[in-house]
Amino acid sequence: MKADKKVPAARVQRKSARQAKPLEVKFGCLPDLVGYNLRRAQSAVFQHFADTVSSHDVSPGHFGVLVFIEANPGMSQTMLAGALGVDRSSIVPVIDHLEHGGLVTRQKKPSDRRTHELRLTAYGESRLKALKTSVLEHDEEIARCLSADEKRNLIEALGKIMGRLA
Amino acid sequence: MKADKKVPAARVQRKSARQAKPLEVKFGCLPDLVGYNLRRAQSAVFQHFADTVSSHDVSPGHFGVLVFIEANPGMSQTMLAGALGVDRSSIVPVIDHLEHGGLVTRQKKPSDRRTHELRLTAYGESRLKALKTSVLEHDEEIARCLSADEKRNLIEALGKIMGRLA
DNA sequence: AACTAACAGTTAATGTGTCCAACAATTTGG
DNA sequence: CCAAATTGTTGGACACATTAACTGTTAGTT
Repeated sequence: MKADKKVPAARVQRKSARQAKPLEVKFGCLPDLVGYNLRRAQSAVFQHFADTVSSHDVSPGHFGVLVFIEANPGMSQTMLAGALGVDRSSIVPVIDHLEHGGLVTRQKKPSDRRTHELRLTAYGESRLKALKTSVLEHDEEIARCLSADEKRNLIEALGKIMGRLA
Repeated sequence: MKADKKVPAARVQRKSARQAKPLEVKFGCLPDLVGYNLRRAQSAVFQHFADTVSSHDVSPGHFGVLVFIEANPGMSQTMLAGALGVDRSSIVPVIDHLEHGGLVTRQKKPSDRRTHELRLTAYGESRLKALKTSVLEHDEEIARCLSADEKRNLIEALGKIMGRLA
């Protein structure tokens, strides 16, 4: 088994961040850069996720993994890593955590005993269902200031960018 | 002083990431979420920055700090932290690094000897100028698949999101 | 069949970024 | 004039991602 990791609670990033008054700060060329705005927006969204969804011990990454496993039952860890664009080894502790929490099972594939088939448990499925509601609400909340068109365009533009660099 | 940190080269994130073939993976509800797309796009852009700009020992964060200091000469570290939305203590090693590299100076403010006034050195200014060229090129590159309108709308939408959550 | 190469998962070490709590020096306010 | 607040700093903790190496397992070659 593994040492317990003391339930990390998916804390992600703190909100308080002792900081000075906004004051009048000039931002130079930063606001014109796609990368800068992307970084700030992502950080803010991350933050909002942590403040709303993460109460149930789930990080954005965990959520993504759960959705992937649900959508691709029996997928291997390497496949999962590929889908997420991270290294194989980064997946291990994540699955450890989810398995430990009773949401996911690792199961040796009979036809190839090297690979582990990942599946949601019944508990994992019901958990994910509730989680989806929460995440969806969070996601609608962060995009509340956008019209349906703007939101669609935003997702499309982001898709183009990452498709281009993939 | 500080231990040298052995020139971290702002490496950020590796590109190789041993991963399986893309295969046919279903993405579930993920592609419909603003948060997910934001995360992936940001990661891709980060990656591109690392591959192109970071050759000169500068991370996106470092660049942002330099621009802020240039745009607000004499600003304090706490102010900088506030502008960046991070904790005061997170700024210290960044300034350490930049100061050590001869780009930035810390200077005790005469009227309040608690605070450090941050300024670019002459070298820092010329360095930043070159850096800006590189970053601008990088930023245009990642948005090359977007029309001018799309790019503007993207930045605007991101601004709305982070403004809303600020 | 035996050997080698490739592959899945895991571990350990390392780097980086972030936070929080606590501290010294300094300023401010009652 | 002393208590409270503020600035920068340090140290400890944790999340997250990478690389390199190691163990099984499978597949391909001779």
